[in-house]
Amino acid sequence: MKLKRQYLGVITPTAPFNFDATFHKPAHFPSGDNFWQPGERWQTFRWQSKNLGAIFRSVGTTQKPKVTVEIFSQKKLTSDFVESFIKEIVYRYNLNFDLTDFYEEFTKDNILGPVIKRMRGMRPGHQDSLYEYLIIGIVLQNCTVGRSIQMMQTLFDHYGPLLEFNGKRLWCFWEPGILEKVSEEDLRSLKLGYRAKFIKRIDDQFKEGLINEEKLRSQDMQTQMKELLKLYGVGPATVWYLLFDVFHQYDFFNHISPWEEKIYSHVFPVTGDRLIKYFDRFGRYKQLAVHYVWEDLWWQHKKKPISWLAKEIRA
DNA sequence: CATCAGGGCCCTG
DNA sequence: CAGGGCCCTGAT
Repeated sequence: MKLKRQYLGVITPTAPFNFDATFHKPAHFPSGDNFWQPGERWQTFRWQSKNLGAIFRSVGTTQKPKVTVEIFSQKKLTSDFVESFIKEIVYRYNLNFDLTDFYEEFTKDNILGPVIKRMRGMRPGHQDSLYEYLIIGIVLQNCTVGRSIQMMQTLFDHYGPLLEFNGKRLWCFWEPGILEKVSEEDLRSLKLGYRAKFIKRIDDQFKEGLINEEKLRSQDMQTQMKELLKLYGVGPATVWYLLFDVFHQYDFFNHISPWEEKIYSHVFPVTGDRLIKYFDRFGRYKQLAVHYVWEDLWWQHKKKPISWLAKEIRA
C-alpha cells in the first residue's frame, strides 16, 4: 500500500530533550514497523482506522528542541484528524514531560547522577496503543528475543498491512478485532503456541468494545492495574510494562522478572527481593529512574559491547 | 538423537 | 499459595 505525504508540521517538545534516546530504545526488540537512525525515526501507526506512516526528525538541540513530523497516508487528512494524531504522538512519546523535578532530586545520586548526565532529556514512552502493546507483551512472554521477533513478524506478515512511504516499506499494526474470523488454530499454526489463545481473546474483547484505553488513561494506577490484570494473558510481568509504557505510571515497582533481576544485580548494590526495596529511594520516580539506568546500559552496550550484558541477553 | 529451561500465565488442589 | 502444564526454540 503506497502512501503519499499529506502533512508536514513541527512539534516543540519541552526542554531538555534527547531525540534519539526518546525515539529509539535499544532495550526493545527490533520490529518491522519502524526504522531509526540518529536524528530520525520512521514509524507506522494505525490511528482512527487509518494506516499512517510518520517520519520524525530532530531539527533542534537539547535545550532548544524542535521535531518535524511528516505524515503519510493514502488519502487526504482533515485538520481535525491531524490535530488529534499529533496530540496522541505528544502523549505517547511524552513530548511535554517535565523532567525538572526528577533531575533536581537525583542528579547527585551515585548511580543515577552519571546516567542523567548521559541520557539528559530522554523521555519514557512508547509508540503503541494499548491493543498493540498487549500483542507485544504477549509475544514477549516466556521466550527469547529471537522468538519474540519471529512471532511479531509472522503476525505482521499475516495481518499487518505493508505500507510504503518515502521509499521505505514498513509493516503496520492491524485494526483491533480483525482476528474475529481467524481461529485459534490458525494462530497456533503461526507458532504462537499457547499465546494464540491470549491474543484471540484479547482481540475479541477489543472487538466487543470492552476495553476503553481513553477511559483507563484517566483512572488511577490501582484501577488501571486491576483492570489490566483482568485481561486473559496479562499477569504481573506484562502489567508493569503496560502501566509504564502505555499509561505512563512511574510511582510503582512491584515485580522483577528473573532475567531482569540478573541485569539489575550487575548495576545496583543489592540483589533479589531487596531490589524492590532499594528502588524506594527513587520515590515517585522509581520506575522512571530504573528506566534511565536500563536504557543507559543498553545505549552503552550499543556503542561499546558490554560482555556480561551480552551473556544475559538470550539472543 | 533426547531432554530441558526459558524475558509467564492460567488453573487446580 | 505452590506447582504443573503449556508452545516452541536452541543449548547441552
